[in-house]
Amino acid sequence: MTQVPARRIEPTMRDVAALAGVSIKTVSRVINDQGGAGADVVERVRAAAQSLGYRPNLSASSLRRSDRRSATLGVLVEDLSNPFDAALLRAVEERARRDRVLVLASSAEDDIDLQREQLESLAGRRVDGVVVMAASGQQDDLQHERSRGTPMVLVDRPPTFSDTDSVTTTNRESSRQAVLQLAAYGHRHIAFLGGRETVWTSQERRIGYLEGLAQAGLRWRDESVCTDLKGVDAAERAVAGLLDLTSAPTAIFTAQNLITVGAMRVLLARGWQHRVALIGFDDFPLADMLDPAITVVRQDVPLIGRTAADLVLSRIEGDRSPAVHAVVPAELVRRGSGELWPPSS
Amino acid sequence: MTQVPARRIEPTMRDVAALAGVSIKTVSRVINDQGGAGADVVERVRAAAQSLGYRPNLSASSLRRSDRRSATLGVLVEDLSNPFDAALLRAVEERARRDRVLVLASSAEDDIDLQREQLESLAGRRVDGVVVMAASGQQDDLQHERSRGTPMVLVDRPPTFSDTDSVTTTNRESSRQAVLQLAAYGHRHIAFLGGRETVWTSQERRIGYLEGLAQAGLRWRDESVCTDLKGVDAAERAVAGLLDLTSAPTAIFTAQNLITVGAMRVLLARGWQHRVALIGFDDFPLADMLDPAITVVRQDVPLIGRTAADLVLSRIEGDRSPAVHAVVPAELVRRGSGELWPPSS
DNA sequence: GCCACGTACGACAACGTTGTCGCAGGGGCG
DNA sequence: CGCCCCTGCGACAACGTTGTCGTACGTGGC
Repeated sequence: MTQVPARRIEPTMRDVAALAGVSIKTVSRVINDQGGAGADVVERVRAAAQSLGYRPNLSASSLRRSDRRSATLGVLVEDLSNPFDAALLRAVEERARRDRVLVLASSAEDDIDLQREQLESLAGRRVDGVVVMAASGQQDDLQHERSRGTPMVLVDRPPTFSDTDSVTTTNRESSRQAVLQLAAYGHRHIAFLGGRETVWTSQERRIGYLEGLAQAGLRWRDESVCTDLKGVDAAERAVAGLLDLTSAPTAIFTAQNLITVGAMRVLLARGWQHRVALIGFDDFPLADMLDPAITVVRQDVPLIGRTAADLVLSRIEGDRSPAVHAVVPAELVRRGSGELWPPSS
Repeated sequence: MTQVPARRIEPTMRDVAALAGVSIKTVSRVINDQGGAGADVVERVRAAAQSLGYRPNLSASSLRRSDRRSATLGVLVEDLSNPFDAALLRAVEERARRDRVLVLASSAEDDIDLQREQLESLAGRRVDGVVVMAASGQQDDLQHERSRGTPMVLVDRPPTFSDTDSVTTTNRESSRQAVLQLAAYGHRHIAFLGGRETVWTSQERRIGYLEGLAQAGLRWRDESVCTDLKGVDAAERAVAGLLDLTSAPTAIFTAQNLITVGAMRVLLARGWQHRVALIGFDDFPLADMLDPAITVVRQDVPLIGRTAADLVLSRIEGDRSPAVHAVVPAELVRRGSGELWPPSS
């Protein structure tokens, strides 16, 4: 039977000091390994702390300390249950742990009001810095927080204001590369399906697509570019519409993983999965187990997270060098669906 | 150009008080909406706080406050990038937000030493409570923390000590149900593939499998029960071994999603995916897009998370009623792979 | 006109910790 | 033997906030 006390009572330095027969300050010195205490005293204090189960109160410590560190980082993403966001959080956490820093995680659901609220919450807890996946729309709140001196790194989407670090991936270049590969396989009619246009990455990937078309000398067809798709359903409808065209595309580039899934679903339903080539931006679990396995542009999420954490932690350490805009290369993972030739006509 | 100050300087109540020409205590009253301040004074203080960009310091507040709340919850899972863990975190966060509570997230990697360390870190920040997915092995550290009065809820795996809430799913019952369904489809040789036996859920699901066999009047075959599989590779080898048996099983029950994936991979490689029935425990993304779509036992992760958060938050509010062991029902999602008949012999 | 009472505020201490300073004692050096 | 410095420790204040209590003042009843 676990004996659970009615109220949680944490021993303080005062208690440890009393038991060890020394002053509070001496306890502080021992706990923080500051030296200036005799070996016997250190021993006594350690024993007293141990026997009382003393644990330093980090809130009080950070309040009094001159550097004001809370050893806590805020991570503000769109949706913690999204695999990308989760992997990012994990990578930040792992890097932060090295510095004994913990992570306050929250979802802003791509809503700037909620984002502001969460940002306030984090600031109220005096986090040492924040890693933010900016919600689409005005970044005034982020800029405001930043202008107060809060170390901040934007991930996935860059800041629209200056003096702030960011970590993004090669959205445009990799999209172009995907399109060029489709063109190299002989496709002359390549469709584009993109997500919400308010999101920076959607725009970048669309531009990359257009650049790829241009570079391959292919003409741009209005009816083959579907933007601002929200959710799997919209993607499915769009793909169905494309395939029903009298001159249907022979290849599809999807700019987001949910859209890729929607496209694949429609192709499977029609039995055209080996007839229409498909490359998607962003990897997803089991993409390699479908038939055909899906060729994707894969972001290096762990590296993105680690880089972001590195940046914010070094800013916290006082690094005042100019803002860094790190770009982590994405990789084209060829699995089959992007290596289909167009039907011989 | 964003003007970023060299050092972060947050205004305090003292500053607000000076600007508004009132005492610090009055500022405190206004900020906390405690009343006892004249309308004009409230107005002046609000204006002063606004113009200075004042934000209350929650650390200082929680230090001084009588209830000692930090409005922060710890969530300690195995791996934040695992979809199950991420969904759980998300659900807890969403529920916590209602109470203006933030979530400190950390991964213990199923390592009790790391778990202890993270638990210490959380305790040092004086979180109001913790939601823990217990690492396998001795739960001494958890029990110790619990015995100090920290509100705690275990998720996914129950406590081995008393007086502590938990939220789990119907591991045994749902496993049995899966096996019974396979039997109902005429399968008389059903194999089992399970994960690490140190993990409670693995054991429960194995027991459920055995119960199902017994209930269906099927005999247990030693060579068809593979336990303690670590990772996808091990699962693949085990499945390959099973299928090579002279009397190979006609149906497989996999007790964990990675194992399900491994099994499916082998079946696909051999082209037997329509010949051997498969039911997996735990849903995974795209399970419905494979051919055949995978029948799974799906846990209601959001509900598990919400329930856990509800419990820990009510304990924090002072609920001292006996420990609750909530069991959230899992659901058999029939998609095809579990509804295959054995080859007519 | 007196007292009782309620309201609006401020002074002060305290939460648990750390930075500053000061003091006692010992040892080295001239 | 006197001086200084170094080491080991403690007293005290302060971080930003809130709980307690006191005080001034206005209001109402007799």
